[in-house]
Amino acid sequence: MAAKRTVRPLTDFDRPSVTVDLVLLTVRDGALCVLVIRREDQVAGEWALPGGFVHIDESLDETVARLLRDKAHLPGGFVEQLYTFGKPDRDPRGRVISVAYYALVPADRLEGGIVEAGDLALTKVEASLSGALPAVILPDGRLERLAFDHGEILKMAIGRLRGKLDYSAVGLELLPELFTLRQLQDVHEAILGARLAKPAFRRKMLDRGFLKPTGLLEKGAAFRPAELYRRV
Amino acid sequence: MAAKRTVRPLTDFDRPSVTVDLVLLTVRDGALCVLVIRREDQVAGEWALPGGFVHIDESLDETVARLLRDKAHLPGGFVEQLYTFGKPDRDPRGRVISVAYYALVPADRLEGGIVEAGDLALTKVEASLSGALPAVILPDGRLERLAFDHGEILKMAIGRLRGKLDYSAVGLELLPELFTLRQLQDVHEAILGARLAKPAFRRKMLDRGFLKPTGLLEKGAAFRPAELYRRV
DNA sequence: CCAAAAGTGTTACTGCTACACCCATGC
DNA sequence: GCATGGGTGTAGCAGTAACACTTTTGG
Repeated sequence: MAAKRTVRPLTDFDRPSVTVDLVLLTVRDGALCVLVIRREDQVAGEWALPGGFVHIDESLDETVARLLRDKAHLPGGFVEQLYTFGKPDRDPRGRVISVAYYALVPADRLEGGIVEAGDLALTKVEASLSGALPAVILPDGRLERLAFDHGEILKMAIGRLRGKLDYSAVGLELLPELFTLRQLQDVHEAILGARLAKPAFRRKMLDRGFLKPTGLLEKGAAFRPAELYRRV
Repeated sequence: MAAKRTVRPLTDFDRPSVTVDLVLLTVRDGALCVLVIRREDQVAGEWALPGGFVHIDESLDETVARLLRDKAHLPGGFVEQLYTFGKPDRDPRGRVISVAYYALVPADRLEGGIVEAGDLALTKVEASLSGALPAVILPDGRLERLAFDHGEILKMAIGRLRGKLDYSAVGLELLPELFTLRQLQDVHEAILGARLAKPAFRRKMLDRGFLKPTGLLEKGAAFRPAELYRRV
C-alpha cells in the first residue's frame, strides 16, 4: 500500500474528448437572452449551447475566444470559466468532458453578428427563481429545454451572474459605453428576475465607485432625460 | 460562413489527457496545511499536489473520491470543484488538462491515514495576503514552491476558501463534531492569516445559525472551560 | 398645466466593530 | 486571591430599505 509508485506514461489511459461549451448571455429589451444552436446530429432538432472541441495545441481560454469569433464575430468582452462537467454519460457521442464558460455581451454589439447563421438563435431565458432548470423561449414562442446537460450549465451561469451582481461591476458588461442608471437597473432586474427599488439601487451603484457621471444627458427621451454614466 | 455545419466524429480530434488534481487542506496546530507528494518522474524531487488521471468510465467526482481513498483513506468530507487548468505547456509530459478540486478535512481525521506513504506529506502553507504564489514548508523547515502550475492551483484554493469563510459554514468542515468557538476562530485565523476580534467573531457565528450550543463543556482546560458546539 | 420619469432627503433598521467589563476555573 | 481565557453589554458607525418628496422634460 505504501509501495513506491510506478510512473505510468500518458498513453496508459484512454483519453476523453474535451470540449468548451459557451453560455453567451445578453440583455435585450429588458429580457435575459442566451445564444443557442440547433443541433443536426444525434439530438437533431434539439437546441443546445454552442461549443467546440479543445484543439490539442490551444489553451481553454483560446478555445473560448475561437468560439466567440466563429459564432458571434466577437473579439473581446467579459468571459469567465464556469464549471467543468464530466459525467461519463452526459454526451451520447461518447466520453466528453466539457469545460463551461460564460460570456457577457451588450445587446448592441451582437446585432449583425450572429444573425446570418441560420442555426444560431438568441433566445429569451425563462429562469425560475427556485431550483428548476431554466428553459429558452424560441422565436416562435415555444418554451423548450436544452439538450444534454446544457440546462444545468445555463442554470449555473445564471446563478453565478446573479451572485456577482451583488458585489461586482459585472452588470456594466451588458451595457454600451454610455448608459443611464435606469438601463443598469433594467439589466439587474432582467438577470435577477425581480423588481428593485429605484432610490436604493441608485445609491448602491453610485457608492460602489464603479461608475462616474459624464455630465451628458440621453437624447430623445420622451420625458426628463437621464444623465449618462461611464465605467470606472 | 453561414454554411450548414458538418458533423464531425469525436475521433477527428487528438485528445488531451485529463487529470484531477486535489488540494487537500486542513488546519493543524493553528496552521493551514496541504497534502503534497514528492514526484519521482520528470520533475523528480519536486513537490506537487496529489492527482490522478480521470478513467474513461468514471465521473470527475468519482475520480476525486478515488484519490481521497487512495491517498488519505478518507471516505467522505467536504469536496468542491475549483477550476480547470488547460494551458498546453502546463505539464512537461504532454497535453494534460487538469480539473482541480479542493477538500477540507479535520486534522484529527487524517492521523494515521497518510503517514504510512513515504512520499506524501502534510506541509504547512506559507500564503501571503497579497498576490504572490504560496509556498509549502517541508518537514525539515525548507520553504519550497510547488511543481507545474500547482502553486497557482493552491493559491486559488486558498482564495476560494477565504471568500467562503465570510458567508458560509465552511470553517466547520475543519473541526471535529464537537468544538469550541475558540477552535473555530483559530481555524478562521489560520486560513485568513490574520487575527480576528473575539466578541465580533462569536456573535457573527452565533447569529448565522450554522451552529448550536450543546451545553457540554470542554475537558482538561487549564482555565475556565469553554462550551462545546455542534453543526446546524 | 399635466404626465411621466429622473433624482433627492429623511428615517429607521441591521450587521458589524471597538472597547470595557464580568464570569468561571485551576492553582 | 490571582492569573487566564471564556463570555457579555453597550455605544457607534456604515450600508441599505422604505417612503415621501422635488425636479425636469415633452406635449
